[in-house]
Amino acid sequence: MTNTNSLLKVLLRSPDTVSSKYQAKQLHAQILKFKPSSSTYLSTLISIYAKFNLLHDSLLLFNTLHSPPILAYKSIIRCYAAHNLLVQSLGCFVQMRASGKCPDHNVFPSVVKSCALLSDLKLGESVHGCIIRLGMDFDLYTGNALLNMYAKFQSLGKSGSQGNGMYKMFDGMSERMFCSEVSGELVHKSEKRIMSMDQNPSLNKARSVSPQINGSSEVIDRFYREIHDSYGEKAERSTTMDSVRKIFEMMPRRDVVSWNTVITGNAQNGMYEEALMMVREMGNADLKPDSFTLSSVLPIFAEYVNVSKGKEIHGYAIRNSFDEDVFIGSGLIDMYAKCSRVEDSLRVFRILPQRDAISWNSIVAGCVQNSLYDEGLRLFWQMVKAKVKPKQVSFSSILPACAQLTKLNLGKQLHGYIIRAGFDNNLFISSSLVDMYTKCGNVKVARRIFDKMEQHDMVSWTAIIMGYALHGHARDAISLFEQMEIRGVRPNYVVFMAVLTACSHAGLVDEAWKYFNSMTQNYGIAPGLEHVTAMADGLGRAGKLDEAYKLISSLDRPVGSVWSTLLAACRVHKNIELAEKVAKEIFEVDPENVGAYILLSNIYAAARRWRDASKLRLFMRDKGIKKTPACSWIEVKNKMHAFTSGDKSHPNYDKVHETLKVLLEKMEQEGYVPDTSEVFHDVEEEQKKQLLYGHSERLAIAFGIISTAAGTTIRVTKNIRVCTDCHTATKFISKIVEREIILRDNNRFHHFKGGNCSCGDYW
DNA sequence: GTAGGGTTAG
Repeated sequence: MTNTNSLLKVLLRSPDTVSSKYQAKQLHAQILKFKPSSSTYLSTLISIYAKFNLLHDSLLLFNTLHSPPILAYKSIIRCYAAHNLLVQSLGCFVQMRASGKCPDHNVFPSVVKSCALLSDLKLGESVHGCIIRLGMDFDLYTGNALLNMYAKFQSLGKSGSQGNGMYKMFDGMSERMFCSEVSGELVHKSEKRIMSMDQNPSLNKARSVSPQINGSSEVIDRFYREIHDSYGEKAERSTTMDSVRKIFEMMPRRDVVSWNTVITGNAQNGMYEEALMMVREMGNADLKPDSFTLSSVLPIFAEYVNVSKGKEIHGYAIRNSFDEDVFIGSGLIDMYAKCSRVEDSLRVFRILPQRDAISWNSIVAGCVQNSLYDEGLRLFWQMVKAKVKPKQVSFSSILPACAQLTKLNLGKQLHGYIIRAGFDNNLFISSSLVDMYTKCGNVKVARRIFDKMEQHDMVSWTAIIMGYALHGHARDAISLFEQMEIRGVRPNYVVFMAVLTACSHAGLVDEAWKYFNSMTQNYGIAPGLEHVTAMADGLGRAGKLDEAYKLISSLDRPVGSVWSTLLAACRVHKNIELAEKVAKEIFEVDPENVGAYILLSNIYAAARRWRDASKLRLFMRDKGIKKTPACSWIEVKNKMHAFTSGDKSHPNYDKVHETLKVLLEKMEQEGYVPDTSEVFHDVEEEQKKQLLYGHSERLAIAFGIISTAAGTTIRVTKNIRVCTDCHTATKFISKIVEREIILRDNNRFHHFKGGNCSCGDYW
């Protein structure tokens, strides 16, 4: 019995030797047997339970103590925080203060962290006050926690009751003097804020833990008013990062964590140069950047699109064996992707020894951002297969891939998952859904999602306005744009592209000019290439070719793509003279512009100038300039079927061919006359018809007709603009087969129904 | 006590 008793003492004197939950329980039994009333023993046991994160056991024991010693409180506070029960953790801290116990330095890091995680600036400042009064601000760990807290508040855009951190509050004022003002009171005034839980509804929950705690909110309010009145003016001029800097400078000792915390704070608040300067300064302080430093710095080079600096970091990481770190891995993947070096992202991803949800998301997002949609989708499924649960970000990364590839079925499946997971109130995801549904041809559903959203930001407005624009619903787009202005949302660069696109697709030239001018006049946004392109497009379609020419010429350095818009208009309005002039401009800045060669040769062909057309073709062949092959695709039963013009490789080709033959007969009965004017080849009429007949969009539509149930909508996507004859043909087809056919080309949507197209033949 | 991934764009 004596032996057991002394063993007990040894164990309790060196609690670190207790190495398992089982041993802790054994120890518990021994205490109950020999020293049931020793609060010292019991609180040591609580600390052991807390060390193993056994919150329940610690609490049961804690509640048996009448006056828990400080060690018991500290253990519970830390254990709550470890379980992310921040309010409870803070509640326990309040209870400890109320019981008159003086906290020691190792409680504060977790208390400060809880304030940071709760984004409760007022509470954090109060805790800071308490720390200063107790002289704990010289503790390294506490100081680091404070740095982190204020840096987080800064990135949340929080400015406190004083407009800045606690140090500012004490700035220029003798700390001692301030404390003596409140001497004689049991606790410092600012601490009363912590004790008064009336103002913080989340803290009221903590009452269940500490029911005996109460405080007067009136006193606290007065306290804050006083502080605010005397320091408010100064406060407005400074930021929370100033407090971070100040704390940092006042720390008697700084370690890598201190440096990293401030560097990260600067990096996340857009103060890139300060962050980079501090990395250099770190060396002077004899501290080497570690994996934390690097992963805070990598996003800066991603933002700066500076791949050579990013590579330097990569090299440093390899030399110091940080390259296998998951954080560095995802940072590198993201950096390379943002620098358009997605191949390097993939390489980094492939050799990562460990992958977590974020590494997966980084690579998926990286692929999608660099237009590798299929690869992005493949990796997304691989991630799911690897049993990594998709998070909210995963969906906002992958939905644009569905949108681009017109994968409506997949998009719907993901939408279902999003709803089940309760992610549908996420602003990023909702905007992606709006975009995905419009790009897959379903504006109505997109609008329903948009209307259901609790709040709209610039991106969601842009997504829906652009959606209407692409479907030719200019009036809806404009009305939404006006609603947005009324709601006080300031239009930006992108949304003007959307509204100008809407006007141009519907031929609303006057409205287009109105918005174009209002950009500079009302919002101070200089029109960019994209806006001029949209304007020129609208003017060109409306036949105002000279006006468009003048507008483009007014640009400093018009690029090929702006001129191409006008060249397309020249084709529609059969203006060869201007077309040649425009083409010359294009070839001067962009001699390899494939689209321009094709357009010009089509223009020559339409004018039956075969010699000029073939001269261009020969020139292209000599130069090795290849035409982008036309391709159309359709999703049937979750599978994509792609067709190129004249393509006979599809397993159902015979049936497709047969269907087209039957359709052609019916179409001709209805009055369809093939428009062969744009077939550039100098061949016989009959052969031209054959060429038209094999156009990729027709193959895809025919396949849609035979492989889907009668009456269902057919959705086809084409990589380049739909040709004039196919447009006419599809109108006939929609009437004959009594189907709605939605054709998306690289420019806009066409909804064919009952022999008509939503674009009103204006495109 | 410190770190990484997201939406709109002819």
